[in-house]
Parts: sequence; C-alpha cells; structure tokens
Amino acid sequence: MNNERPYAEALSRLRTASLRPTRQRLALCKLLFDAGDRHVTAEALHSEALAADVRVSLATIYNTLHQFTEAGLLREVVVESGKTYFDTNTSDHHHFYVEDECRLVDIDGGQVKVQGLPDAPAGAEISRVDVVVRVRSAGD
Amino acid sequence: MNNERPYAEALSRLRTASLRPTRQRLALCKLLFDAGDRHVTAEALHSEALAADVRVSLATIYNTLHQFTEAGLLREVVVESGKTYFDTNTSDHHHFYVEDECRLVDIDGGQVKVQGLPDAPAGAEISRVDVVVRVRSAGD
DNA sequence: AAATATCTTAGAACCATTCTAAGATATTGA
DNA sequence: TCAATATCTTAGAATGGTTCTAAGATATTT
Ligand SMILES: [Mn+2]
Ligand SMILES: [Mn+2]
Ligand SMILES: [Zn+2]
Ligand SMILES: [Zn+2]
Repeated sequence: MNNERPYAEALSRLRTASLRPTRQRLALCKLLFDAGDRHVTAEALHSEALAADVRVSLATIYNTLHQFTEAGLLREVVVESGKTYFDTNTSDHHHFYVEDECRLVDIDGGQVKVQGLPDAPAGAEISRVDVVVRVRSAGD
Repeated sequence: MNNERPYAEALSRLRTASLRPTRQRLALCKLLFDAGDRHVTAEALHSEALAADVRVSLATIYNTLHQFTEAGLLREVVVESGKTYFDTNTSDHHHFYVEDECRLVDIDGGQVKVQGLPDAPAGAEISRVDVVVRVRSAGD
C-alpha cells in the first residue's frame, strides 16, 4: 500500500515521536511496522537491516528501539533473562512464549480476564498486568 | 526450631535433590529456606553468605541455585532483562513487581484465575502461566 | 585407606546492552 | 540560502550478569 510515497507513514510516525527523520530511523520504521505485528530483538533487527542493505550500527538500533518505546510506538516484553523483545503491538494483550524456539505469539487482550488479584502493595499503583503463558513445542 | 540439629532440614533437602551435603550447600540451604518465602538474586545471596561468614564463590552460588531449581526446590522468575530472581516459594503463585525497588511480592495462586486463554499454538503444551503485575511506588 | 565420583573455585570468557566522544546530519532563522 | 545550533550516528570501549575452564579439594564407595 502507498507505493508512491513509501516513507509517508514512517515520516508521520517519527513526527509523532518528535524524532528527526534520519535515513536510519526511516528504514527501521519500515522494517518494524510494514509487516504486521512483530516481536524483535535488537540483534535480530540489526541483522535484518544489514540484510536489507540498510547500513546502521547496533548502537543506533538500541537507541531507536528505546526512543520508539518511550514514544509509545513499541512495547518491551521480558520473558527470559538477558533477552529483550520489542513488540510492535502496543495494544493491551498477552503472550505465549514458545520456550524452545524463543518465540512470542500474541494473545488478544480482549478475551483474557485476570480475576482475583489482590490490591497492590500499600502506596503502589498498577502500571501493567503481563500474562506470559510458557509453552513447549511437542517435539522434545 | 530444631536448634539441636540445625542442619537436619538442609540435609534432607539435599538428599531429596541427590546433591552431596557440602559445607557450601548446607549453608546456602539455611540462608535460602530458614527465613520464609524469598526472592533472591545470585549476587544478593552471595553478599548475604559473605556477611554470614560463609565462604563461597559466586560460581558456586550460581551452580547451587540452578541445581536447586532443577530439583524443584526453587523457581526462576524473570521480570526484568538481565536479572534473574530465584524464588523459594515453589507453589503455584504470581507476583507483584515493584519496579522502582526491583522487589517481588507474592500473589497467592489460589485466588487468581486467568480466564479466556486461547489454546496453545499447534503442537505446543502449556508448561506454566505467569502473571506479573508491575507496580510503581507512590513516591515518584 | 585407596579409588572414584563429585564439587568448589579463581579467573577468563561471554554476550547483551550501554556509554563515550568525535564526526555527520538535520533544523532553524537571519 | 547559509551559517549557527541542535540532534543524531557510530566505532570501540566499558559494563554487568552469567557461564566456562581446568585444577585442586572434598565426599562417597569399595
Ligand atoms: Mn530498556
Ligand atoms: Mn538459568
Ligand atoms: Zn505482542
Ligand atoms: Zn514468589
């Protein structure tokens, strides 16, 4: 879609985030958001960028992912120590985590209800409720 | 309790796990399990051991925590990238995570019901459902 | 007690992530 | 249109939690 102005959407995303439309950010926007919902690690996105002939350093990948997260364009998901996933789906939802493939699968937030949670500890307020359903593939 | 045979409980735990009752493991058992439910990092347990005059290397702390986890005496909880918590509460339960204090608080599993989860992806089976309620302390 | 199996450890290695600071690029506004 | 200024990118070093290595120590078995 929108083949005539391929960067129009990326541009408007960057404007929303008050980030200058650099070559690197525009390219990363397209990689991240043109392909539906994704859960990527910094390393994976870096490889993908290099494979697509987008020259960008790993430092910039990290900078960009964090800037996008602060701007609400991405969400961080932690399911395993030492690996951070960035999620292009920022709506309220949960995850299956396929342990032996290190892969996340979205669970629509609309269906899921978490009932019976006690009040937050004194003086604390809830910022997010994350449900992670760990699953093992049959082949092990 | 059981002041006359202070290592009896630790010994039986190690037997259950088929681990030799070394000085280090016995001491770590006591530190971990004599004080009710705890969520410790390797570094924190190491400091605690040194403070209690238990000479033990960080490598042994990691070895022991993983062996105890494999034996079902501990459970790993991941809430933040780059930090692993070991939980002495191995019953079915969930967690508040107080983000600005990096502290975990148990939520009894009996009260909480997660409803509306879809089937696991084809060929996968659920190994665990983790609910993490992220909270912020009021003072920020 | 000797033989064997297992354990502990210091230090190096590892790996994801962050930092640094110098050169590049984008924006502003004269 | 073109400085002047603000922001961005980057290579390489640093960081911090964790794992590995391999050699000496300890526990168990015979
Ligand atoms: Mn982050
Ligand atoms: Mn582990
Ligand atoms: Zn998601
Ligand atoms: Zn717990």
